[in-house]
Amino acid sequence: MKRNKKDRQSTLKETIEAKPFITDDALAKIFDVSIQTIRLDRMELNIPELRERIKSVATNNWNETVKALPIDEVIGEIIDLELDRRAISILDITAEHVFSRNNIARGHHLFAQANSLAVAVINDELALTANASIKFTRQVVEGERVIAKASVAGTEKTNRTVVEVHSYVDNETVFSGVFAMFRSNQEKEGNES
Amino acid sequence: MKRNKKDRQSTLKETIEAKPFITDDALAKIFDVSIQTIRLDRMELNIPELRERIKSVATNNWNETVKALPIDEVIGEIIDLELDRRAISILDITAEHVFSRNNIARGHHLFAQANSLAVAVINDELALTANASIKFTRQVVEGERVIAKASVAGTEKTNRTVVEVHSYVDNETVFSGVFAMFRSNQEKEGNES
DNA sequence: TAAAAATTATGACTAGGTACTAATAGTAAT
DNA sequence: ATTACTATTAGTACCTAGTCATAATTTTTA
Repeated sequence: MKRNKKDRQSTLKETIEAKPFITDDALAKIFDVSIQTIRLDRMELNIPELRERIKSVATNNWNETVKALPIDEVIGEIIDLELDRRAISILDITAEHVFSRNNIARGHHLFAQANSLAVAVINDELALTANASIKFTRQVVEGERVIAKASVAGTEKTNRTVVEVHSYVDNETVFSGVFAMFRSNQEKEGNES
Repeated sequence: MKRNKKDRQSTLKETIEAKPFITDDALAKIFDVSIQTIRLDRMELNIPELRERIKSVATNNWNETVKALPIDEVIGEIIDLELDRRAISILDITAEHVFSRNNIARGHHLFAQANSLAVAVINDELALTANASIKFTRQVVEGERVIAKASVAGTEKTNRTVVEVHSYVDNETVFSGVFAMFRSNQEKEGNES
């Protein structure tokens, strides 16, 4: 089944991620295109050749000793902040954020970035996430820079503030979430210690 | 370091076992013999060529992780796991997990525990979170032990598996979430023409 | 319809081999 | 000394799964 380029490329990516031991030739047959098209696709998607993929699978598990990866302060860097209105942060995805097997960023890092941004945008000493509805729209891989933009959508009846966060890589949405934040004081009055 | 054949071959075997990513060329230089000698040696010792060695390292580890994620990629400690059915993990909240101001655990740690448990319970080589709906029902403070219980709720139309996770402190619910997990290994064939 | 994008084709080259043949060097036995 | 044998080295053709560059063709879009 011939599909368009974008469609094919995203499926291709998934196919290779799911089955990294497949050759270009086999892929060409699956997608019913020439082997050159597959290679162009790989080039555009920055997917290395078969042998490199095999090698990376092998080496990743080879250094199994160096894997602990704690999640201390994986919040990203806040580069813009207007309290109770909006905030922006950047998180560069590095090796410590991804699954060793496929280089895809683990969901909780994207969540952590968004969630901590939602906390930061609240002009209050005590802001906690009450609940959230989130969506991972596209996988993020090592080397990509995730830009999270939070905007305060409004306040619910109870002392909850709703914050919408959208995260992008190259203007493409990778994550979005709506966070209902619990806050102790309303608005900007509370500044006791 | 020229030695006799037997000596060289046993050392060769050890060398390759210790460092399977070495080429015949490099081995020839190490043992100060020709590349053909190395190849004869490999043949006699039934040692496959470099690429096959790499591949076998890769597939070995791949198979290890087919059934479940490596435990150290899970946030919290998994104490019970029945693939595609349920899983339980424990996370002790320490100083590194809390806001310094109020000792309340940061949301993303609870999320990370639940999310990685949802990934681990999936009986697939590649499981990713597609979206999630989560709720923080009670604050967790330093010193408390969070027990997360995941149960596979079922599979949606597309290759998504729904996992419900409830986290408790002393039988009190502190977090709950429904995770829609994307899984790769559904063998979607039939892409003809 | 012309321009742009996507695809396919082609050739030259590479790494890291296999498989095979042949030549050479050293040693041991007769 | 000749023969037999082992170990080593050399060289060729071929293989897979690619890269890189260029060009031609097809398809899509403005």
